[in-house]
Amino acid sequence: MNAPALTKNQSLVFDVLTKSDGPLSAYTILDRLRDSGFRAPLQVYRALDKLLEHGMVHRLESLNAFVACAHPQSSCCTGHGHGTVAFAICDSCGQVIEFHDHEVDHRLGDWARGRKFRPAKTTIEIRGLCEACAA
Amino acid sequence: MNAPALTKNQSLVFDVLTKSDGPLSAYTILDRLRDSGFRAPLQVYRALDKLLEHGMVHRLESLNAFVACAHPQSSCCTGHGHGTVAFAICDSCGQVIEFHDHEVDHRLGDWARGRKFRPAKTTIEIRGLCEACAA
DNA sequence: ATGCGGGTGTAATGTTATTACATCAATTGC
DNA sequence: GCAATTGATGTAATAACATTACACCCGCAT
Repeated sequence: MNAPALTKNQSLVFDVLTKSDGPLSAYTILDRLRDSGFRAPLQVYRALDKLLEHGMVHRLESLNAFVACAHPQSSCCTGHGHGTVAFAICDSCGQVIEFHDHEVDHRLGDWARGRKFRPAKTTIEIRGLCEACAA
Repeated sequence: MNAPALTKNQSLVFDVLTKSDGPLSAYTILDRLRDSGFRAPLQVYRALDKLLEHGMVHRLESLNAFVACAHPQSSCCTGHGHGTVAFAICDSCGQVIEFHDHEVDHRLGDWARGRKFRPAKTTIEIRGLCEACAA
């Protein structure tokens, strides 16, 4: 899944996320794009759906918010097998660290195989305090 | 954290969740408790907050819904260290399988230590198809 | 009896996400 | 050329999920 051409709305939404230093809610994105002509939530959600499909954006379930993928160039997001990304989210400063752990991925895969469960999408989110905020 | 005495509202909410065969949204719980005198969402959310604190109920972030803990008796939920529970959620039939994997837990703990990130709550949810539905 | 903490009841509001319907643009096949 | 199809868009309305604010009540320790 290589980077596809983005439509105008998709580009606008992706740019806002890329330029943000933290996760944004759909409605925050909407507000930031009012000047670019956005009027309704659906415009944001539609763009986000496509960006999520392409692996360019992640949804943080525990926050109901979205971030640009931190590893955009590589095979990370949708590439050769190691598809699951994990997040550490600082409850104090809002910083999000995206990472991947083969071992965890493999382990959960094993569990699924053992149960004959067919995974479609896996969410891993650690809420807590980052080094700076925990001090 | 042993089972504390529940208040009336907490018991009502817990009973509804226990009797349900799948996750329930807060508003579904509210509807089921109308006859018991519930009138407002807050009554449900307040009870859920306490039940979550006590580890008797889990929140499924990717579903905005709640389930009774599947391992109520044991040390599972809040006991000696292995605090993180994972869920496999069937997108077809809605069934939820709650499980724990020491390896995954340990691995994420290591990652956090390496980054000096202090975890407060970890969410692991696998969305997909259960054996019956995948067939 | 007074003050305090925790639980409760109610209303209003805030936040997140979807449905429904109309339009527009690019592509395909005839 | 021109329908038919497909995918993106615009707009309005509504649904679904969650919180804030305020008042009251009760048990209990001072």
